[in-house]
Amino acid sequence: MKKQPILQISKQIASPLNAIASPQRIAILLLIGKGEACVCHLEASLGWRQAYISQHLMALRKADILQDRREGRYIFYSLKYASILDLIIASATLSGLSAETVSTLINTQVKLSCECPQCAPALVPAESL
Amino acid sequence: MKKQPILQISKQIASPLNAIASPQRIAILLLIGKGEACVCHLEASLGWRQAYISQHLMALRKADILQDRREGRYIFYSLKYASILDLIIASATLSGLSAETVSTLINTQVKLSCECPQCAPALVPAESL
DNA sequence: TTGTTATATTCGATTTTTTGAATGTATCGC
DNA sequence: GCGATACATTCAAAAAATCGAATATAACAA
Repeated sequence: MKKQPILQISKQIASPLNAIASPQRIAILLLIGKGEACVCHLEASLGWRQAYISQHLMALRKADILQDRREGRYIFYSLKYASILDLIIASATLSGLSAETVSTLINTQVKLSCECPQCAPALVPAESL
Repeated sequence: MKKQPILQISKQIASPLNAIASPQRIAILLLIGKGEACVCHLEASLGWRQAYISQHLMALRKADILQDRREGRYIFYSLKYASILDLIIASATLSGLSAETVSTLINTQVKLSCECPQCAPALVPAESL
């Protein structure tokens, strides 16, 4: 067991935090929550350009925070480890938000197919458009 | 209760993470751990320039992560909330480190006066230098 | 095969963060 | 008061992250 310099270990510890510590990526992670989301769902929910979202997804995938699953033309993203949400909740609490406030922001729908207008327009009543 | 845009809340959630998510600042936080440390102790332990350390301490203070206490010429820093260590441990676990490995890195000395060569040279046997 | 949709990737420009150098301030001892 | 020590702050250059535009790929449908 070799003794590593503290800075090197700290760098390793920091790497998941670095990937998560961005408002945009936290918004994405909250939307995915305990369930799954395809890119078009994120696009519809967040109102950002698709390429922009993909860039953040790529960063989170590289950091081993997200995993993806292809289903036809859609790719569904989900958190690789549930503890990631705990980490976000911990930071939210430090920032002064109540645990309940954060809870309401976290998607809890598990394994439902995407409900965004593009993926499942039938689920949206036509008159609501 | 006004509904805030998700990105704005995410920004707030991200802010403690942003302050912590740096190898240098994680090294500092681990050194402080459950105890206290003065700047010169950090200086001696990390081998960095004093001004550089102060800059990181300032960032952590502004982010409400650290608190300071003056004692004569020395200023002792400590974590403002114990949960900050849990957050670091969570990220360490995500990065593949075992909880034990991280535990050995965290200072657990509570409220001891600083033991760095400058603050308390008498505590260090002369022959060990 | 061709077109369309869903998503990924590359490339630069802009903005932000990091980090070193220099300097400022507070406390102590004399 | 003066000098020394412990720490903080400012500033600017270098490094890195952000984000938009353009382009690429993969799957499906016709």
